[in-house]
Amino acid sequence: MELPILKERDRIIQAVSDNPVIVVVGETGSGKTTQIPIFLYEAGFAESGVIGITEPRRVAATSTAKYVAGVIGSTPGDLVGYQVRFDDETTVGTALKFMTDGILLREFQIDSNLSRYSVVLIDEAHERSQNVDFILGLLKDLLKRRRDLKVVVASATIDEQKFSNFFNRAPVINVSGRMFPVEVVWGKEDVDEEMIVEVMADAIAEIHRSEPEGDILSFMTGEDQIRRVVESLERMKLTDLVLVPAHASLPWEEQQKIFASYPGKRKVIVATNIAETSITIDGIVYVVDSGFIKQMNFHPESGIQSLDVVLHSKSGCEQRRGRAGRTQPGKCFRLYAESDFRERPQFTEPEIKRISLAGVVLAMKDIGIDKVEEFEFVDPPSREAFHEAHETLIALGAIQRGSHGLTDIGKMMAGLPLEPRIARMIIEAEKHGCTKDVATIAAFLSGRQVFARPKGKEIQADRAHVALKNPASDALTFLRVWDKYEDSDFDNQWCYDNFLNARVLREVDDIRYQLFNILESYGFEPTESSDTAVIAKAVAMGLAYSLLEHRSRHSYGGVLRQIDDVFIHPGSAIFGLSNSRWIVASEVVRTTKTYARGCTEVKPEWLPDMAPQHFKRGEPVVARYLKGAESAVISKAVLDGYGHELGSSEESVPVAEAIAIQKARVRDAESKGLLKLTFHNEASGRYSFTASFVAEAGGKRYKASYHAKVEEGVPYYCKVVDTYLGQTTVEPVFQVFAFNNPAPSPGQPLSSVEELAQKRGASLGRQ
DNA sequence: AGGGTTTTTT
Repeated sequence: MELPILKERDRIIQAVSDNPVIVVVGETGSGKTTQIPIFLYEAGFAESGVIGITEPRRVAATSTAKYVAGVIGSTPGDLVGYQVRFDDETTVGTALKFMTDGILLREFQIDSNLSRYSVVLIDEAHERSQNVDFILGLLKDLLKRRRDLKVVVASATIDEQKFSNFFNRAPVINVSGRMFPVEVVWGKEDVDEEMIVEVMADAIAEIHRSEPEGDILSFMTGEDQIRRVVESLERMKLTDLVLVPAHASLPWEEQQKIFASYPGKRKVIVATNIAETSITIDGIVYVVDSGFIKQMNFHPESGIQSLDVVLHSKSGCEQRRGRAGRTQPGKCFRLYAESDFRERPQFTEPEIKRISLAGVVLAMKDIGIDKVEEFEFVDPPSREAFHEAHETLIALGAIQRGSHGLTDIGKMMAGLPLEPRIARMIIEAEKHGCTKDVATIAAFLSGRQVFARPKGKEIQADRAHVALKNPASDALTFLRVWDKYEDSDFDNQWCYDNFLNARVLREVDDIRYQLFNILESYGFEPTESSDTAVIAKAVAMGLAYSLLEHRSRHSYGGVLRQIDDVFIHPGSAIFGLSNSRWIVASEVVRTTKTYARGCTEVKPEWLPDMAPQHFKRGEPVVARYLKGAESAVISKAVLDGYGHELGSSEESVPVAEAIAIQKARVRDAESKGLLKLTFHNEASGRYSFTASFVAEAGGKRYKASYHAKVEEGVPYYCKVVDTYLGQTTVEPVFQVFAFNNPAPSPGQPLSSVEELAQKRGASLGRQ
């Protein structure tokens, strides 16, 4: 059977020649992904530049590139190339470039005119990923500057009119697919979330008993529901049935079972939405749709995310239905009533409206778009979302309040393929000599879940994990896991024995090296620190906006944002172990409760740097000095908004500096009329085991307060707390140190990250 | 106190 799209060849070429933008609509199987690039190449569109094709997933980009290379008679990397993260198979001669949409976004950051390209094709635009929506907005803006650029938006038959209208009523070309009919069977009544597991299991059993052969694909919301459906079906002891769960956190071997064929048996795949878009399973004849989906949402007012079970949209349910009928006519059993379906929203809310915009706004500003609220999106995010993005970027120091452009820190952050908060940690790490450590942590934080807890082996897994966990920090835990992984010589068996996901660790390795390379281009030295507190502080600086303070029992609340009743996630290394008053979290996600994940304890002395509007450092005071030493220890109190002391930080300074600090304090004490007193110990009459410290000055006698700690023969500045029956009680305020070794060398200024930022800014000069 | 849909990035 000839691909239906071949009949449309001339129309498509003509439309692209005549219009800046066209929308091509066709179901999977229409061949649009592979054929349109070939048409455009054959029609000569590669003569004036590269034809770029974006895909939402790496496998799609690489496999279509390989297929098209074969058709054209090229090898991948030559005329037809592809680029995905960690894998660039393109050359100067590449005319057709397949890539993930993330790569095209990065190219916008390097050259906002996309000058190399003559045509850009955005595939799977209907998925409405964050990247696609951002790219479509950028392309609309770019078309004002580049009249010669051609844009093709390829989508399933979902919201083609929306795309067409967005690009000034661009022509829409429909390409029929090669779908077989899929009959819909409606449920009798609506089923709630509680009952859906039993209803699903019963429906699958019934199909198995009464329908002709053919595999079944069932859509549920998550791992737990999938497990319960599988268990329920196992209890029914049906014959000739193979049950295969399908979700992302499954180990690789388990995932392979999804694609295996089981001759003589009926395969039943119970899946999350992974089977709706990411993986395609051949030979599905029956789809059973619960009608529910788990969806991540973002709440800009609080900065928390929520993972919600919601009714799936009409277009999403249609997508599920389409998973049957790819090889023969199929049936789709919907476990909800037709009347319920009609009331559902037409489309799933695009991702750009359900995430923090901080990363998108950072990228926009890096590209040179200052008035971000005026940027044209297909579906514009809310004002609150833009406000949250701004506040987050201000808190991170990427932009300054009241100004449009990026700071030097912001420019460096934009160059790192990380979320803004995670990128900020690395900039902080540069100041404290731990870039390698924090880049490693960043790689873990930006990857998937490393700690595996296979079902039935939870206890063994937890036991293995305990040995790796740092009770104060998930970030430091990651560092420990990395060290041990290196010690094992990157051994898969070691990962398996310790219940760690080896694929994730290999990806962490790749991300690490990518980050190291970028940092090298910034002129950052690769540094490591043995001081875990320094590393943890860099992490905390990036996450400062999500600072949480202990409120009651196990719950925490936001300091800088309105968040209440946050609990440490049971999977966190600090769960059940921390009694820290402050913590930071890499994520706050509401599921059954609001959970903080990726937690690190915060020391009070970090607070003034993390949230200067809420916490201050007191004046420095001399805390300790050893006679003859070249340096002294000074301490600064950490104060909250009411001036209450929350803790203190200490640092070592040259004696000359300590002398200056003490002199200033003495001047202040004298101006306030404090008394300078030297005490001696006097055993008190009847109770010889208690001691009291007394001092005489100006013919008067003073007694140190009962709890005061004083040393004999050392002068203290004191304040009067009580006078009773002629006896004056005083409270020592500070000790006066006798410095006998004025040091000659003044303090050395610390290396400044701003200097390095300027260096990078200079070498970044945009063309 | 007790547990997360999915994808992607110079």
